[in-house]
Amino acid sequence: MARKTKEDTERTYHALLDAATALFIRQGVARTTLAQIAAEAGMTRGAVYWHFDNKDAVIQALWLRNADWLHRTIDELPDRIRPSQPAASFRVAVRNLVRGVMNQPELAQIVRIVMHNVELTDEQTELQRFLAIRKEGFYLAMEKAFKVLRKYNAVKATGTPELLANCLLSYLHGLVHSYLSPEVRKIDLHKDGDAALDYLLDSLLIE
Amino acid sequence: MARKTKEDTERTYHALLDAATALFIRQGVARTTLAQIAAEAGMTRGAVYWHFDNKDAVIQALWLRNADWLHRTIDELPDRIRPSQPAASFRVAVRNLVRGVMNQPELAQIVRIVMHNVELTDEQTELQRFLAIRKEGFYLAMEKAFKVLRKYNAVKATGTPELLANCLLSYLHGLVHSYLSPEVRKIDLHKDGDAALDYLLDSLLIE
DNA sequence: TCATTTACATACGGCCATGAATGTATAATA
DNA sequence: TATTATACATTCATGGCCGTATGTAAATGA
Repeated sequence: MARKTKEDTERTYHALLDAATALFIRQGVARTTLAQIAAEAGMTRGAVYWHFDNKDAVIQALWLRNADWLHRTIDELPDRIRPSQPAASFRVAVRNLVRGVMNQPELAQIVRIVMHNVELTDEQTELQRFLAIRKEGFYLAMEKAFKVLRKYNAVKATGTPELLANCLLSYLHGLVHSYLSPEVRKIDLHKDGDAALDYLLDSLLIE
Repeated sequence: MARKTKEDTERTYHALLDAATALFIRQGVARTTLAQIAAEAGMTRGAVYWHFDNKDAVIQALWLRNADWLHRTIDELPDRIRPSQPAASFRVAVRNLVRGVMNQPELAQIVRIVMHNVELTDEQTELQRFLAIRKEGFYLAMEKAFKVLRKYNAVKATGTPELLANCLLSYLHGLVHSYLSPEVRKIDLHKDGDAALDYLLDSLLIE
């Protein structure tokens, strides 16, 4: 095959990731073959194996390509808390977090794939370890946020920052999981996202 | 092979399901083969194919065998609301729901498998349709519960019963998802379950 | 007691996915 | 401009898993 220019190569790389995304969402990870990914992108398996080691590496690459904003935004969460209005500013930051997932289709897709199409098992695969490390960052940032909030006396609820972080992250997980699910009965976060978040945050925060 | 007595057959049936459960949790559904399930139960693939059509049918059978209590308990949720103390009685019922998942290992295992090891895709498989139908029952029961609560003026939050049901179910999903996950950073519902539930219920209910 | 059904074990065929090996035309590079 | 590295396509070998077909011994039922 003819060698491509660097830009062509990059186009191929992204086309493969886009093709994988569509197939993963349509028919799942397990039922998607590398040949299908290649074909969907107008390539052959040779291209896939050139850019990625295996199927899990495709998912890793997808996360690295599309989830950057999510990591940055969650990491910045503690810094977004204003001493003047800690609870209100944190509430806004959390809302923005959810809105970001809704309004950035590529982010929403990889989040959906990781939530709905990657198995969690006792014997961890390399992909699971990769994702677990990233998720650990979410917990740490959220825990730190609640420590900051408590410092500003903005926390109404009793309970350690670790527990509060766990609860809020679980709620966020559940809401986004439902919103991104292919099922009929799911939350419309566009309409009800803010109200849904307030239900929990009202109990956790003061003001 | 020698024919077994009816009791032996039933033992084999359950042994296969138990073996499948262990393997699904250990190494995931996709990476588990029917031969492995058979071997784990001390059988061969012949036994598996005698009792089940395929791998997805094993999961269906697991749900039917172990999730009965869950369905009954959620279906009864609206009836557990006492007119005298609607909010408090509902709170107790939800707590019992979570406790049931924690204290019944077989139930916890199938819930974990369905949450962590069954893919959700746009093109639904028969298993997905099977599970979607059951989940629909959860939504209906929870929605009805909030309608009853509202009738008794026990709902503090604005929002339709459908939204409130969605929020509570999302929260429950998130909490149980975390609790049953193999990850390091997870909620200990034994210790913090009641408090975690109260965080949301305090905003939703009066009293 | 005998025919039949049951509950598997075993054997078979076939396909398909994987991963590596190889081929190759063309950018990049010196 | 000659060389080399690149970006794939193609081919190959292998294995593994599935579904089915067949074998079979014992339990069941009449």
